[in-house]
Amino acid sequence: MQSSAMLMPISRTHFVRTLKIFCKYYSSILNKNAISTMASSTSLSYTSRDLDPPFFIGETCKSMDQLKQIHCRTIKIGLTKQPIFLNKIISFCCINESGDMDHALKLFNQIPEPKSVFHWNTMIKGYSRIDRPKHGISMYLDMLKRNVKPDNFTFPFLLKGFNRNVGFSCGKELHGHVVKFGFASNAFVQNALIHMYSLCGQMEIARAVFDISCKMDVITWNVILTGYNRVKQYDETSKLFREMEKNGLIPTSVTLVSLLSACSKLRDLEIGKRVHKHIKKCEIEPNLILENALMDLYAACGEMDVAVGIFDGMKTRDVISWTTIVSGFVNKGEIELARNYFDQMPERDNVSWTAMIDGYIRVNCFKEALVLFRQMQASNIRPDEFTVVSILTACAHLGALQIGEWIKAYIDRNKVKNDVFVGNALIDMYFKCGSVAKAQRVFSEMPRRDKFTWTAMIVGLAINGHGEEALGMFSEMLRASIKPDEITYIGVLCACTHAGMVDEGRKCFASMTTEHGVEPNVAHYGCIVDLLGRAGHLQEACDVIKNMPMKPNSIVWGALLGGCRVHKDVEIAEMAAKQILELDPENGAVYVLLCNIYASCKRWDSLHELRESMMDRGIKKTPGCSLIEMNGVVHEFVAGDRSHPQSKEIYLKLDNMTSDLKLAGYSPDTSEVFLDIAEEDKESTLYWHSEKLALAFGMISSGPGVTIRIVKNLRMCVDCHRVAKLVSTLYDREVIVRDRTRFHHFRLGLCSCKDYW
DNA sequence: GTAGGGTTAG
Repeated sequence: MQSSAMLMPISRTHFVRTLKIFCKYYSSILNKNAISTMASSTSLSYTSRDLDPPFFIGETCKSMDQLKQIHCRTIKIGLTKQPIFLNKIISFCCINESGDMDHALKLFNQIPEPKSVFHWNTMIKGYSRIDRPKHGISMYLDMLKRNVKPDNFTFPFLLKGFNRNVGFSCGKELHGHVVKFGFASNAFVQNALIHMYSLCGQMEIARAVFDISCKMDVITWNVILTGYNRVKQYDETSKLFREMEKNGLIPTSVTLVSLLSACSKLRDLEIGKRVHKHIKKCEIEPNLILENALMDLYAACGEMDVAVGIFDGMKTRDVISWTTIVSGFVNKGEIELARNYFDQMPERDNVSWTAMIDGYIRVNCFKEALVLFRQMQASNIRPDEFTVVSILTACAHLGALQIGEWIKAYIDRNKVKNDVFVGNALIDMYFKCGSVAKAQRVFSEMPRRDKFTWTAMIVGLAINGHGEEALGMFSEMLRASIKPDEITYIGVLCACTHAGMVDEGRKCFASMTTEHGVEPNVAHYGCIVDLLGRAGHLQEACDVIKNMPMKPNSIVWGALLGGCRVHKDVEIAEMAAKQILELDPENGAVYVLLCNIYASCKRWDSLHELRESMMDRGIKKTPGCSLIEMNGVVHEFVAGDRSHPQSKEIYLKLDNMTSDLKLAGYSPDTSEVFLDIAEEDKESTLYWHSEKLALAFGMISSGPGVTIRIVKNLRMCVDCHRVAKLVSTLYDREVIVRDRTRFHHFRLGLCSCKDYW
């Protein structure tokens, strides 16, 4: 035991009162002299503050330090010989929040055999408290070995510490012991069993235990309701609640919280409002958790006025109350209001930070999301699996591979729960940063895969130019008995499109209904029109549109227009553009595409007319914009941009590069420039394209041989594509450009898209 | 002498 001088002081009153309690209960074993000796022999410093009326060590002691001081004194006067005193100390170590289980075990081992089941139970409870279920189990086995029989307390203590890792097999075996020792009809034990099974995700077995229980206990119902909430079967929660009412049980506030939580997830405002009325009518004391749950219901259903009303009326608020309001506004896309509340929060935890980061992602403000993430780290709040999924999503959109890699390392280093969501987000991030091999590696290491995992692989491989492998993945997915859904088929059709596999695409489109019962929706028709159009089967694409069972939307017509651009078909293009503008008159991209087509077909009159009508209507081209990440910072360029601090060097580099390329035989491709200007000016327009600026910046900011990765918001133009190919061979640099629809991996003068995009 | 089961936010 440490010397008392090293320990935190306890008050004299505190110490004496603790001893007096013992005196009161065990006066026969203590003499008054011993007490006064103990009291006066203490050399500790005292404080004069009042303490709560103490009853036992467990309630008077505030910490292990205080406990050790008392223990130290009692050793001096020989009190520890009394088993009752030892029990108290062990109980404290096991039950108290600051209790020390190593210390408890040392004292436990000092108790002479045979130890009572009470002692064993206390130790088991302690191990559950500190989340060491395995220690609890070995305690229990040890107890059986010494022929001590468990009682009705043993199993609830033991089971409480169980989690998914200790597993379901162990829980099932223990269930056998429960039956064998005759506690199967004990309500406490039943509740603990239901809880354990639902923690392991075994709701069917949990339900079986529930069904044979006497169902007289509200808590049994509460356990099963939370179980269904945990596995996200919210409709079952709602159903069981109605059954509970039928059985005449009075819900507690815990029941109502569970029900409200389910209503919130189901967006069931009607039942939710009934609960709210019930709370008011029955004058149920609105505790903090219940108010938070009510607020969440209204926030989830978009009724922010009501949610804020509850928030304003709350006597006390915790971090959850604030976060609920923040995420309520996030859900409505009201990012500024969300941020306003976020900034006012008295404290923020990882959930609040993640909610706000997620808010920026939902409104496509990915850079803002990363900025907030840096602030979160600066505040020493640890990211968890939700946070990393959000940040990886932002990285995927921005093509920020370095930050993404950093997150991957963080996950491995800090043992962030690497669940299927995290795996899927990593796969998506790697693919959208053009890192095919790394995405495949994450996939191969995933212990569990869901249909999102497979879909991410199919789409990822497809956009990176590995169409055949993408279809291979699809077959593998079917072999693994994962049922494809409509999203999977979008991926499959997209794979066929990028690889130009027209026959495969037609077959897949036909088999989705016949073999997997997935009815094609308008998006699938968009894919098949894209597939046919790009491959030059424009008439067939038109026929598909004519015969589709629903009204084609602007995306379907847009796909046809895209095909017309590749194959320079002015007639069909004009028809498609007309259809789009009827559906979506403000669609600037359509004008631009049609301009491109007129320019490349040299239809100058039509081009001129279209340009005029664009100006009249005030329609502007979406400015091209390229992102490049350098040392964890994302740089953004728009065409003709001179705002970058290294702008001078960038343009100088671009000059040099262009000279080099011209020597190597490059001539600018101005065919798609539709501005009514002189030929030299067309060249300089091309020359300012944002991806060229980003490319030049990449060249001057990274060492030789380093891969340059660029993300572009629009489709790459023919000229930039040509330049990137030449750069990749002339300077021996791999260049990866992600455009609006796919990747271009430039290596040794060739592109992975095989010039098909 | 003594210890047991349930709840909210991303």
